[in-house]
Amino acid sequence: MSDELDMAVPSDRAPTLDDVAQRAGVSSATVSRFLNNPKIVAEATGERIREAVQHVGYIPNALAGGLASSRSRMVAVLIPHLTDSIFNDIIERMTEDLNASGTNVMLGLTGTSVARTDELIRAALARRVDAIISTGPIGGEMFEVIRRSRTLFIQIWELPEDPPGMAIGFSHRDAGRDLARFVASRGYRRPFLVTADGSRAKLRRDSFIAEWQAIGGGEEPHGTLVDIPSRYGHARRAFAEVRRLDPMPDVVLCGSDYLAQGIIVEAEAAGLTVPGDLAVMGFGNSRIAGEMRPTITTVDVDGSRIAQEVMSVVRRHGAGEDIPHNSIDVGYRIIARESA
Amino acid sequence: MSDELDMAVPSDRAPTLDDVAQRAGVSSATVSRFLNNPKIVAEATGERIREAVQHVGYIPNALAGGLASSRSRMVAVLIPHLTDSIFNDIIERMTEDLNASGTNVMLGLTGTSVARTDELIRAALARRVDAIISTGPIGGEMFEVIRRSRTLFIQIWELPEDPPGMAIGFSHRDAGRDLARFVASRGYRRPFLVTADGSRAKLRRDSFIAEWQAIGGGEEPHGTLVDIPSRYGHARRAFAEVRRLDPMPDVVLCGSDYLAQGIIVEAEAAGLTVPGDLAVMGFGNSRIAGEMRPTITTVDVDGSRIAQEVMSVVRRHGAGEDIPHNSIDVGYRIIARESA
DNA sequence: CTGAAAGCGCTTACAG
DNA sequence: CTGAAAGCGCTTACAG
Repeated sequence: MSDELDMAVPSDRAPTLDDVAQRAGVSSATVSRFLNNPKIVAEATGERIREAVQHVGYIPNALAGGLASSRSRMVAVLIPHLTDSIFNDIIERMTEDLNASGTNVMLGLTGTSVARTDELIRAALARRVDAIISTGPIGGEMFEVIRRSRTLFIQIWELPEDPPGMAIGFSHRDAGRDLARFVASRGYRRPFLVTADGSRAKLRRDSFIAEWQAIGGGEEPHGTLVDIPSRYGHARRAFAEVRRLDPMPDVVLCGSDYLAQGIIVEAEAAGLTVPGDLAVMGFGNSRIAGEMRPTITTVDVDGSRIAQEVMSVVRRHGAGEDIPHNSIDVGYRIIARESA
Repeated sequence: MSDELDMAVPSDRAPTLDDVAQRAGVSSATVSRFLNNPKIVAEATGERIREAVQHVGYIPNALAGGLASSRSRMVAVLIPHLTDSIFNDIIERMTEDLNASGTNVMLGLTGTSVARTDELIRAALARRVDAIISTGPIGGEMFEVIRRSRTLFIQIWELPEDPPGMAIGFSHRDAGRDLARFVASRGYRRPFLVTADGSRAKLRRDSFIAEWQAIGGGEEPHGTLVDIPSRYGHARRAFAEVRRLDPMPDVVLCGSDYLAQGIIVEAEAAGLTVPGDLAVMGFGNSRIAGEMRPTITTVDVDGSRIAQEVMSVVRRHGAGEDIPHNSIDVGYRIIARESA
């Protein structure tokens, strides 16, 4: 008899819920219920199902499950790059959280291209993800697309004027302004800005310059633009520009701690001391900022707070709660360390 | 009339293929064909469909599509960590390639846990991914699970004895051996090994030690174990151990270039010169290895070759080709730079 | 080149 | 606590 049941599961196709049900002697509906919520099934029945799952080597088809339930248990995460990314800590935290609760992550690499970002958003929507977590600017026509899909859309790291969904981040305009004040208060007179390519970094730069001039910092600061991902290759070029200036800048403000690290290494290799001959500031308070020698003066953004708020919103949305389209300002603070 | 058609698309649910078909005046089968392969549909028909898609704001349901076609157009990528990962370049390359060909990436973070890896593999199989690209060891019972699923399974970065699928990597045993020979040939006598937690790194370490003793390098090398992700925090502790030894080691071999970078920064902060007072070697030839000051002597592994081979296998498998369960050895080579 | 229809493998009211 | 059945939104032989 048991042998006959075995024969009911041909080996040339993946076992289905029905195969499990047949072996367990219940309906596929009951198996489905047990798999999704064991408590609502009688204990003895559950035991038989468990055995059957094991026996036939059942692996649920999440495509079918998602289609039927219209919950994909998948969240899209869109970031520019993987290497030396200021977002790695946040993404890592969220991914682990998500995985722990049975949700998988679709990773999208946008670069700095709005077109690629839009394409990835469309791909995510096609997969009917439960949420999209995005770090970059999106095309104007996407606002309507996102809105109509009713998909939870969360922008992190910045606070756009009129976001199509949630935004969890901080004001880059304010950060640029405060950076200018900080630099001035430390007595530096000739700042040099190494700005990573990207709308936010440029926002900070412009705001820095405006404030610098407003508080009488003097002439317009020098600066340069570098691609992301950002490290030594760019740092070397940027440092060369710094050196070429006469008088040389006395402080370099970088778009990321990785860039700052690169500038420090370059400066020291050139025989300069940091911050004695040249001060350097980072951005983001990545793990390395506190561990480099010298430790890096930077702007701390509470990544774990962002990750936590994102997860909270995703969870509440998953529980059916209506998420208002508001913003959460997690702020930032300048951390003075050795490098500036 | 046209208004009547508009009414056929209620705004309280996402538009389906049928909505598009209705507006275009064709069957949903034709719309499906057009979307998946425009050439097989008459041009005029295609034009009408294009307009209809636009008009109703259609976004295909990839869950339904995947279920019907049993091709999810999704590939799972499993790595230990995101931060300072030796795999970032490879993953970034593959992700961009995949995205360009309409395939999305499911990202899984395994840490060094086999249990988490196995769980992520099951999740990937549940999503009926077209392939799983994995970087770590897997549980023994997974071999059968993977085999029975007939899913393309590709292990990268190493060459296991009896892989459950494809393997594209190199021999860590050989690398450890060659490292020992290299270090000896450079005249170093007191190596110190900073081994990242993980089976491969340990394989290299053991092989290094065996060879070191075989060629009469002398006593057993000192060493320490660090967690991944690996940088300054660990480097600091490791460097402290190095300093404490008397006589002090003359070369430190690190499990990654990031670790090597950390050791170099620590050593220089302590007033030592690299490689004069202490030589340092990395592993992996990450971008930073050639850009640090001093540049880092390391073991180059051709990541773009690995990415390329993976993509080739994935594509061929997607085209219906039968992939043999063999291995591709991409080799490695030691690159002598300034740090050792 | 196109349509009618079966089928992919689940979930979930509905009923008991 | 459990089952029968409809339905999720596509794809794809089959037929014309």
